[in-house]
Amino acid sequence: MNQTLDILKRSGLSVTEGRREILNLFIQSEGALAHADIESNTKISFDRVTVYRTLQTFVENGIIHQIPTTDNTILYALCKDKCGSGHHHDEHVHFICNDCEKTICLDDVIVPSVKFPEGFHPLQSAMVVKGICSDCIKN
Amino acid sequence: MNQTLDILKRSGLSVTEGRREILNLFIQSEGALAHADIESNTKISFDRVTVYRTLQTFVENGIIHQIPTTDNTILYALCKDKCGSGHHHDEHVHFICNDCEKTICLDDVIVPSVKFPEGFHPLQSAMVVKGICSDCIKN
DNA sequence: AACTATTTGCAACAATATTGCAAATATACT
DNA sequence: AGTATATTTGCAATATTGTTGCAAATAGTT
Ligand SMILES: [Mn+2]
Ligand SMILES: [Mn+2]
Ligand SMILES: [Zn+2]
Ligand SMILES: [Zn+2]
Repeated sequence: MNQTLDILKRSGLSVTEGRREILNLFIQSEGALAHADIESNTKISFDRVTVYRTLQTFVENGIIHQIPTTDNTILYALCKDKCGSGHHHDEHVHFICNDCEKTICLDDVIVPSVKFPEGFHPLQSAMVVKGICSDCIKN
Repeated sequence: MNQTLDILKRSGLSVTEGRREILNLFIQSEGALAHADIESNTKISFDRVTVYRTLQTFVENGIIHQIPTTDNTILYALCKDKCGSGHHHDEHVHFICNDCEKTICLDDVIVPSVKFPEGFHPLQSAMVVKGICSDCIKN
């Protein structure tokens, strides 16, 4: 049984063409994807609404996670850890390359914990770093 | 000379009613502001377009900085350090309260540096933490 | 194969963002 | 203070992005 099917079944989601293709896109893709990337990169064209709903479903089921940006988009990337419904625990650093514009999950770079002032109770942390990625530094 | 005027002049920006009022809003406001907050909280109502352009100008001149989010909004907050044109250096942690929904600049909590894999050259880091803020923890 | 629960596409709508251009305003200069 | 010049603003038109209800289509179940 292939990976795509595997992931969908494990989450108890019914297997549809849209979910299969979108999930595949994430599996094959190196970097994170925005809604717009998905719309333009799927062979079969799905309705925009389906893409929105599929992404939402995947996030809710711990299949993909969101990456915050400062440009009115949300990026999504495959969860590699064993995230479940509502339980995301991929607190890794995300790297945005200024050159190739790719956003990469640095799965092995854990977001460090910091000391907060009295009274602040942190629950989830996100860290996004901009710079030059390892591919682009060569050129 | 008041603070608002001071900031605008120091950046070499011409002083207009829109810029004065929007900058004032930032100075008075506790937390970060989204575009929508600005539209609804300014007494005199400016065109949406003016708000967009004003925010952009302020960011470019190091008057305000952006805070990434995962909900298709960009938050903006006053720069407290001496940022200039294109040179932002407010690498502090941002705290989003799940309760009161405010986003607070923790100016004294510096984003820690992390060790990146070979070839990755970080330039700017952002860290956003969700949780319960010091005001809300009391209730 | 038939039944049921879920998902999809469509349509309509709402919200958000971008651009060109002429009118209004701010600053610089005399 | 008055005029010239540079900058900013509002408007209109357009584009992009996101949401909702509902009927048709499809997937899982028996
Ligand atoms: Mn990631
Ligand atoms: Mn800040
Ligand atoms: Zn790169
Ligand atoms: Zn709070």
